[in-house]
Amino acid sequence: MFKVSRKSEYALIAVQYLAATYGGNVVSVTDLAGQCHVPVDVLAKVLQGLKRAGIVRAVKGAGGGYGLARPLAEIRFLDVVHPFEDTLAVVTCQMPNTECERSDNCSLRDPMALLNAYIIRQFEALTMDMFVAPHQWLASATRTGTMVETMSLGRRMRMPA
Amino acid sequence: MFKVSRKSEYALIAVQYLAATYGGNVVSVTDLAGQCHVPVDVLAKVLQGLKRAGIVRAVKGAGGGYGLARPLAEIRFLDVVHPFEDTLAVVTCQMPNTECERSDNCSLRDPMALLNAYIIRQFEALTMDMFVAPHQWLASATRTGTMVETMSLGRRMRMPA
DNA sequence: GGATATAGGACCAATTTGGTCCGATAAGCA
DNA sequence: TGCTTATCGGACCAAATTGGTCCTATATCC
Repeated sequence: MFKVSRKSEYALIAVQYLAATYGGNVVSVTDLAGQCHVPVDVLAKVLQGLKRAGIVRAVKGAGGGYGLARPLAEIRFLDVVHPFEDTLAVVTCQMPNTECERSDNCSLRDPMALLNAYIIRQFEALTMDMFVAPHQWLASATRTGTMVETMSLGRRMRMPA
Repeated sequence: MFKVSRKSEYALIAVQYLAATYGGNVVSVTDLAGQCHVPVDVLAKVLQGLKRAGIVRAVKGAGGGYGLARPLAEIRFLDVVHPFEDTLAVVTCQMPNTECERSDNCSLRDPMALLNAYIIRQFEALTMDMFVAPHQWLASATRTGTMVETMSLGRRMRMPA
């Protein structure tokens, strides 16, 4: 189901490993690939994508490499993933320029759009710094209960077995 | 990105179209396929899956067909989609029986699990009856603000351009 | 027994995906 | 000025996934 592309995963890993390099020295793709256990050529493409997205900075030439363009706390999950996903739609009817045979009176389209926007909003709210010490914010999140109450619309569900 | 499989989409559509048949008569696959504009053979498979999941009931023989096994309000979004998705993991490292080279001290794994569980929880909270009159619960949801406040952990983000 | 349906396996074509390779460009350094 | 180290980015390929078709068995009604 609905898995993020592998390049996106690599991007997440790379950003994580690059965390130390914000403001400091840069790391070459070869070195980084060794640390991350990610194929070099693929990682190269991924980093190019991240650079175009303004998430990492690149230094060409000898002694060059990649480094974070800003601190982890200012990098959103969505930003990291976005360059490598061709669509942000959970269902086809939410993709741009898409018409289906039921498009006129389709009762699915609107709630789908809502669900879609909702998930994206999640991806925006999640920043990469939450990934370094997950246990802390996990604790705070479950304590405050912000994670549980969502689309349920305030009414409890009666569910069958 | 991370789209639901087409069979899942068909399942959502089918359930929606079958809404009238709960407790009432059943509809043959051929008829339903005509209404939904979905290829017959595919819809047949989809309905079989939904039947195994206990969402629809099947009546064999002449005059038979499919009908909802319970009212829309008791059918969760997740239930409809689940039979057609081979994994519920957003990233590979969340799939069962998966080991990666960084599995020992991977700082991504835990928050990923969290994000994963979170999305699934969304899919559980969303029931199919919300799809019939989306504007109503959309209004109530946005009014109460339950949809906006989520993983943000209570602190506001300082975002770059 | 014949007609109408579901049940479900086998199979195929097409797209998507993950990955490799190779040349171009740019920067540092002797 | 060359040589080396890097990013840049297009072209290309093989494998897996996907969306879809077909064919046969089984159950039920008339």
